[in-house]
Amino acid sequence: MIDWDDIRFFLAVAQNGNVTAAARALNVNHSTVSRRIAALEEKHGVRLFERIPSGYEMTSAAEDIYQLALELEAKNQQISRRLFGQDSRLQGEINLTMPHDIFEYSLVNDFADFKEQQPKIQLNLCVGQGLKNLAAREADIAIRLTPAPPDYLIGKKIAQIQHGIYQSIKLEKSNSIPIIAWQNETQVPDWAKIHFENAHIAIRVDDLYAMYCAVKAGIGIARMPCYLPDTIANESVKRLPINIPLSNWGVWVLSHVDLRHTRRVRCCKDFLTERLIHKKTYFEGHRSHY
Amino acid sequence: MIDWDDIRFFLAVAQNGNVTAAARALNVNHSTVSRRIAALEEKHGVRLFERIPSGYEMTSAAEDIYQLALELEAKNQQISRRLFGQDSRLQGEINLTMPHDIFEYSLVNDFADFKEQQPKIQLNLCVGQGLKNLAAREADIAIRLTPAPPDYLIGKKIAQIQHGIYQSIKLEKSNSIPIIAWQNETQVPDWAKIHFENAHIAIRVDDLYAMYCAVKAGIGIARMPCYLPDTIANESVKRLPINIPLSNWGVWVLSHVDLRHTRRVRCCKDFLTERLIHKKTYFEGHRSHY
DNA sequence: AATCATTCGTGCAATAATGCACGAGTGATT
DNA sequence: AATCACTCGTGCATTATTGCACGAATGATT
Repeated sequence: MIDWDDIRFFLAVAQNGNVTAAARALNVNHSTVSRRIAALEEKHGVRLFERIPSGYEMTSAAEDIYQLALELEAKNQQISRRLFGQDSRLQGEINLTMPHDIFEYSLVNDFADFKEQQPKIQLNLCVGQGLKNLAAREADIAIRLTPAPPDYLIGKKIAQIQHGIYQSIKLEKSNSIPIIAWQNETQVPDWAKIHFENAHIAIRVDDLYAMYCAVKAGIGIARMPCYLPDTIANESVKRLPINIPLSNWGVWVLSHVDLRHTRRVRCCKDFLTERLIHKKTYFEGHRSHY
Repeated sequence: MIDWDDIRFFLAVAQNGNVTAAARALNVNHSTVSRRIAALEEKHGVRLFERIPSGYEMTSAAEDIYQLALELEAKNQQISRRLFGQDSRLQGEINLTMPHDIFEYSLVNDFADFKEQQPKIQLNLCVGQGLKNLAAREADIAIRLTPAPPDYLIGKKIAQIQHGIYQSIKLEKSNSIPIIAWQNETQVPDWAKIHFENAHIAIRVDDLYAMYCAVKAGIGIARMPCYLPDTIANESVKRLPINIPLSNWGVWVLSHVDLRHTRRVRCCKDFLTERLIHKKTYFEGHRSHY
């Protein structure tokens, strides 16, 4: 019988296109990957990858089993979640993910409290770009800004997000208003067109806190969720008295259904939910300085 | 990430009920199984088995993932078959299964020929009781006596099986005819009731060759597929001139769909099919001695 | 009650897998 | 053409896993 774990190596190489990157993803040395793939091919008398100078390329035999390997991975993840779902200890690791600004400007101190309450729970925080896959256990609990989370994630909606248009007192008047936009906004966004006759994009950013900094530096005005500027509450950054309809995005504290009984996850999730509810007014834009 | 191979150990213990038997099934030492289960439990903080004096008993946590583990096993088997399906070498192992009497009294010499033709192909023959699971790769090619094989097995129907009623010349006349029956026949079988007024079960057997031996020894008469007594062609065992309708069972040479392109499997299967077709008249009862 | 056949856990030695460090090959850049 | 950055394979030392042999515990049989 084939070692079931071999398919994990196979998938990593197939998805990363080379042994080195696969090894990094698997957290092992590249030679281990190289040797296990070679052994797998040997054992089955099938060539799975063509060794090209730039890396490994799937053969037709590999293509043939690739889809199945993905299904296998999904099943393994499911089992992993279910097992974790049975863990009733108030100790061990929890992987958390959230937008970094929420951590840095809203929750840091709360985390200090939690650490004191539950010293045996090891929190791993991931605030990197991109959403973590909770089904793959890349994270156990997520704080997400989203209109509606997928079915397999459960949790509480803390608040509906209110946006505002913010500006620094440093910003000088001019006939064309400089806008701070998002990377994916190719032209002047709608909110600017509606409220300003003349507007142009001054800079594009890919991060909310970067946007805030740009506003504060007087580079331009921006539409931001109120919670960030209002929490920081820097006197030079003011919200303009322009009404923006309530967003349909909410702040959610989420985890996978399969983890609903995992005690430490429950504990941490409840804690986060409670603390965020205290900050509800910030998310709803009731703390703005005009 | 959990070692996917751990679930293989989990399943073996769950299905065998104790570490020792699981180890035998996995072809490893019992201490390996014991330690891997312990490590799996440790890693996930979940108790999977209760250690009772007679072995290991699944906890509710184990029950929870058992079904998923089975699905995982099925996926692994599927991948294993697909990989094997890509093997185009005329060397390596082939696992064969068939009723032992077919091997011993019909095909032995043909196997000698095959071995000569393909010395690099290693045949593993399994003639034990019970059907092997071709989906689980317990066997690659099967010769089966069956009315209709399942969809996922493909192959050729060699012949339709003809049965006859056989008797030894040694058997003495009496007013009640002694019948040799199968284990699962609780009362005198239909064929006997139809053709004989007075019949009783003299002995029950669970194997065709055993049935033949019983007939030869004069213990009674029996309904057997013609191929066995006719191939052996012992003068003391005669077929009675009683017509029995053609059975709807056939002789099939089968393998899993996924192995249809595996060269050595194809080669061996074709060989077996050809040789069995030569013996078609035996299966159809045209070689009987009355 | 004593023996026997099971089960399983554990220390120790043999075996297998892994990481590390190096060198070779390829392609892009200077 | 030379350098750099990136691939990968391989020998060797280290580490992890496994098998073996033993003893303890339980339950059945004598």
